[in-house]
Amino acid sequence: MGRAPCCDKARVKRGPWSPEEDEQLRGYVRTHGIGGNWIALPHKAGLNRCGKSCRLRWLNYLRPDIRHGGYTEQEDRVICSLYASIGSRWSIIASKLPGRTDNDVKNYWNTKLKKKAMPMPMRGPHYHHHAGLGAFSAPATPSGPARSWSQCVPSSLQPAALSPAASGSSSVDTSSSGGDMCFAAAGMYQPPHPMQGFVHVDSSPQTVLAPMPLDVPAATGIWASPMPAASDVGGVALEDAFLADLGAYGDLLLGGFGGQLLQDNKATAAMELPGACYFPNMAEMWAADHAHVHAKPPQGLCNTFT
DNA sequence: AAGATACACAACCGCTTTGCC
DNA sequence: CGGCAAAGCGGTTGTGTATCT
Repeated sequence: MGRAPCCDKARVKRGPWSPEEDEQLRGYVRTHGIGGNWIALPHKAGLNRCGKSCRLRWLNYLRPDIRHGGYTEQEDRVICSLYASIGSRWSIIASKLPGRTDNDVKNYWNTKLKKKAMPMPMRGPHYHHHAGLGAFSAPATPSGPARSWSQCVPSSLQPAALSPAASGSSSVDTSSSGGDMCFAAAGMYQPPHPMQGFVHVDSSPQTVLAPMPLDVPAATGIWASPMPAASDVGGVALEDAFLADLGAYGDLLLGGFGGQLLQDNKATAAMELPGACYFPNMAEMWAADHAHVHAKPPQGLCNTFT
């Protein structure tokens, strides 16, 4: 069983990159470009490395526009807010932070921000219905003292997003060791599909799903909106409308967290009803859930993210 | 001063998605 | 339309460094 390796591990060098290798890769990409084939690149560049390794090294470290460290408060908020709304979709989160890579953001979250976010108190009326970051809870790793959703949060607050598919082999399994989190609310949960807009009203097997009274799905506008011109805020170019949307949604989720963003950015934007969805194949996911839940999907669902 | 422990980050692994034939 | 290869992605591990005892 198992997947064939992408390269001959016995022949290619592994481990940390030397400055010489970095320069070799950088030089090759500078003169020839990536060429659309990472597998062939190391051979062409004279590198004794796996193509995958070259790609990762370039994307996460050697690219000229990469920034390392020095995260601003605003970037922290963006990460926290997005993590709260979409979970560990690091590539998406990183795409909202110019110069940051998914790996970098992920590491930053796991090593610093997560701890920083944990003690955040719950505040604001929204938390009664949609707890935010303050609802971070103890690790729920399979190896550790596992804490289920129901252990972390009253059943009345548990989102229905944990569909059979999502709670099974899906990568959005909140009990994964990497997640290390107990998402104690709909907004905190990594939503695999638009069902995040619903909350359990009962934990019985015949669970009834009640639409959230607030326009939580409006957060989809964050992603659905065309990318506006970037503004430079605190040295970090972030899109005005994006921040506005994030601010509005972040406020909902984080009890004012996003509001600070708004203050920072002085940007305003009306919350939009979802004209599209965040995630790929959401229509299918919705359809899958629709079999279990007798509720109509939001209008305008698409099945692509961008 | 030395060993143990914690932390940060680079890199790897393997699954999923995408594009091409 | 199915199969395959490559790219993308998120979780996990490995390693170097800092701090503590």
